[in-house]
Amino acid sequence: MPEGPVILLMKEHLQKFVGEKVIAVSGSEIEGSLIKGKTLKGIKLYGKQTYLIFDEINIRIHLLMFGSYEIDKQTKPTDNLKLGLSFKSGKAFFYTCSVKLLPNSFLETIDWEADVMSEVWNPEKAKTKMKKNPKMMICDALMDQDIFSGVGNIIKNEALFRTTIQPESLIENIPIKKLNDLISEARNFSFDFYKWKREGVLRKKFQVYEQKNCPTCRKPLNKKMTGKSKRTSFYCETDQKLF
DNA sequence: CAAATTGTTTAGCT
DNA sequence: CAGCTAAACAATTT
Repeated sequence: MPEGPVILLMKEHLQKFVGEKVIAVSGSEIEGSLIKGKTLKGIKLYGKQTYLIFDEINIRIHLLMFGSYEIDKQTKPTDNLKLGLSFKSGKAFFYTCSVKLLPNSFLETIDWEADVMSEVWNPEKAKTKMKKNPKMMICDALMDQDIFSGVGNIIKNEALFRTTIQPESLIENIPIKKLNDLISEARNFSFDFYKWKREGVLRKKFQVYEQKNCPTCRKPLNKKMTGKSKRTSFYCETDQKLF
């Protein structure tokens, strides 16, 4: 269940291990000897990616579509375990995910301002990137991890509904005010998602994603594969305008 | 229970 | 070679 907000929650769950030494490493994805005995210096996020920072190197984890994690207790099958880290105060388990060791110099190549949930998120930069792709559909722009890092299909659908924009609208046709609203809502909804996920009420809060009727006009919602990425969009023909 | 899915990379084509 | 698309991969839910 890994859009940006879930990754932020994961980071908080992992925070207690910062400052501790890795006692043991399991999983065959990385060379454990390079990590064993090293101290976890910090955790950085970039969209859906998590970087566990050590001296010189870091472990990048991406949960992809079906990945998950557990803290302290392993209840899931070891078959799916890609990485396990033991610390003094507990353990971290990562399942069905992408795991890669990278040099810390790699972190300097990341555009941190593209992360919608980051404190350095730069909405103006996102706008500039979108304007460079005037023929792009807005549904594809939202899913573009170089523009809206951390946004996934749920956030895409809900942010478009909140701003009453039809997913197949072309960037060049969307009024600038609408575009500004959308950029704001991509971040706002991400934080609502985060709060609701933590409270365990996320699914109840969806207005269009996996829903049958428009909350505004009560008419049936459209469900359609949209854009180049062909990801499912849920939207209301009446209340969302095609620009 | 078949089908769908909160995602990304890569092979292979034009 | 750039640009695009289809395929591959995965586990859980409906």
